[in-house]
Amino acid sequence: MGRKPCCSREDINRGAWTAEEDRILKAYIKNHGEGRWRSLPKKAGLKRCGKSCRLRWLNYLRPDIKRGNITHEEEDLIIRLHNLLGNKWSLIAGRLPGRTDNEIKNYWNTCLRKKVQGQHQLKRCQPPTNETPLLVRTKAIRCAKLFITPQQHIAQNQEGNVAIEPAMIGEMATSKAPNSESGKHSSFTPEEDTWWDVLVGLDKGNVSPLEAPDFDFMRLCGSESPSNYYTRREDFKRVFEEMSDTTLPDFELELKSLANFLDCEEGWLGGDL
DNA sequence: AAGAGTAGCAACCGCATCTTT
DNA sequence: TAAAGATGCGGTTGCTACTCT
Repeated sequence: MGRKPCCSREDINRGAWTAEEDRILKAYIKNHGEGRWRSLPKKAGLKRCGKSCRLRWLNYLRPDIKRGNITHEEEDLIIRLHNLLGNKWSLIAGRLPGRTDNEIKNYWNTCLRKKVQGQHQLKRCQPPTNETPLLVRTKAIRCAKLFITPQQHIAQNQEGNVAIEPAMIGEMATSKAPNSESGKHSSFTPEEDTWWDVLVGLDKGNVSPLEAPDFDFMRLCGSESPSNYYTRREDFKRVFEEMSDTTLPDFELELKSLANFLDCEEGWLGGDL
């Protein structure tokens, strides 16, 4: 549905922000918090549109913005995450604390794209045959955990059922719109399985949460159906249960885990970037 | 010294999605 | 349930500083 652009007024400032405008915006947000961007400029006394204020805050004024050059480790991670996620700058930025999606997008467009161009595309291939199912699943768990922030982690209710948000496993849940009766796939068939159905099943508590991380791994491998990888669930459950005994690792550690994980997977998840 | 070309980055814009009424 | 409003995202633009000739 269409709507008028929010910045159509003639009497608003455009272009670079002045130090005074920054000061006013920072002071207002400090007192009133983020949000309500559309009404913020008027209340704060700024001749800017709400979108401009939001962008300025998120990309520049936020106190947790990390200044300085992108480190080699960050660059490496950006490349790998971009290979996994594509131009999902906000998702990539979410894995780089203190960095904004705009900054990463700019960095990619100016520096990294050329670097990566001409090199091999991400290979979507099967795990090597010398991998035991147990090892494959252990890696899958590590990978899936990375995409589940501590805040999003599985929350169990009193009955032991699991509430799971689609965002918990990246964006894979949105790869297919919900168009089926929820929870009908407590067992999977190659013809019927979809990521959405699987997640709906999880949401309804019809599928064990222990299975969830496996699905992200399967997505990364380009699998059309979870069933193809779903033959050794007992092994997988056991490994996941063991790992679940420990608390979620530090966020930075998770990032390094992904990097190490992908480093180990030369030729599998597209290690030759 | 000056003009052209280029790189880097902040900011804008349009659209999609989510939320509210 | 539909419409309107609010927010978020990704592509693009345009300004500035720097380098080259």
